[in-house]
Amino acid sequence: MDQRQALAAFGALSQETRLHIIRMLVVSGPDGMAAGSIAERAEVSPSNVSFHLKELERAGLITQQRESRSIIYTANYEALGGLIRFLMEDCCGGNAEICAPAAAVAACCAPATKEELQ
Amino acid sequence: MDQRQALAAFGALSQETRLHIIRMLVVSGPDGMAAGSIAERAEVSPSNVSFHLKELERAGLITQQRESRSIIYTANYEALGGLIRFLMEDCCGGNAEICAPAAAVAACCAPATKEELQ
DNA sequence: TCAACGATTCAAGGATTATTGAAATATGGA
DNA sequence: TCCATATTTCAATAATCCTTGAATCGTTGA
Repeated sequence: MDQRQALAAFGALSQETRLHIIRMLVVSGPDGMAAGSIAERAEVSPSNVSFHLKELERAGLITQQRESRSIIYTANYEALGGLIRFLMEDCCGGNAEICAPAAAVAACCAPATKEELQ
Repeated sequence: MDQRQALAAFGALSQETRLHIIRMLVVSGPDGMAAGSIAERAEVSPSNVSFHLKELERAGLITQQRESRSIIYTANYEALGGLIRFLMEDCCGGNAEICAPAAAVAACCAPATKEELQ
């Protein structure tokens, strides 16, 4: 994730509807969600959700794939992880004071990485 | 850090000049930098830097404090850490797949938090 | 008090982004 | 083929954001 991508990602996440969409897609995992379901649960019009989905895709945070009549959108976990990493490393310079709370979260949710601490 | 603050912070970081300013302020630490120095190093006009500094302050990412004729801006480490935490917890749901790369960074830059893993 | 310095505020403009509803596209089934 | 479904695209409008330069404000030292 370079600065260009990070700027786009921050812009994409700075809008309420889009942040809501990302959260839903993260929760729904690899199965993703159809555009219509997203629109329904986010309570926005089809054309409006399409606009925001395009924006999220342009930022690399989600991907799409047609499944019969529906278009399924899926969160790009790699990009989201990359953004967190960008924020910690490139933006905050790996500063311990800033990263500490993140490390605490990481300890809780990603036990697999404990090995990397040896 | 609640969603309202996170949205503002994402918006603040989605602009090249502002991202540049944050990086400089993180590096300069508690000493911070005067508005004039920031403008000079970011190569933008005084009024323009003032506009962006106000935006960053509104988002809670920096604080200001007058020092004689200068106004010194300082990065708010707590807010930056809070944003990373928001991204990991609230937005990404603590999903291990997403948080893994962050945990790897945390392992390198914040050894003090190792204790929290016991 | 006055001039100079460091910075902000303001108004105007240009540029980008968001919302809306109508029209167009693609797919699947009768 | 024709219709219904799922979604996108388009054009128009509204809203927000960025940039610029001139004017203003607060501080310091002569």
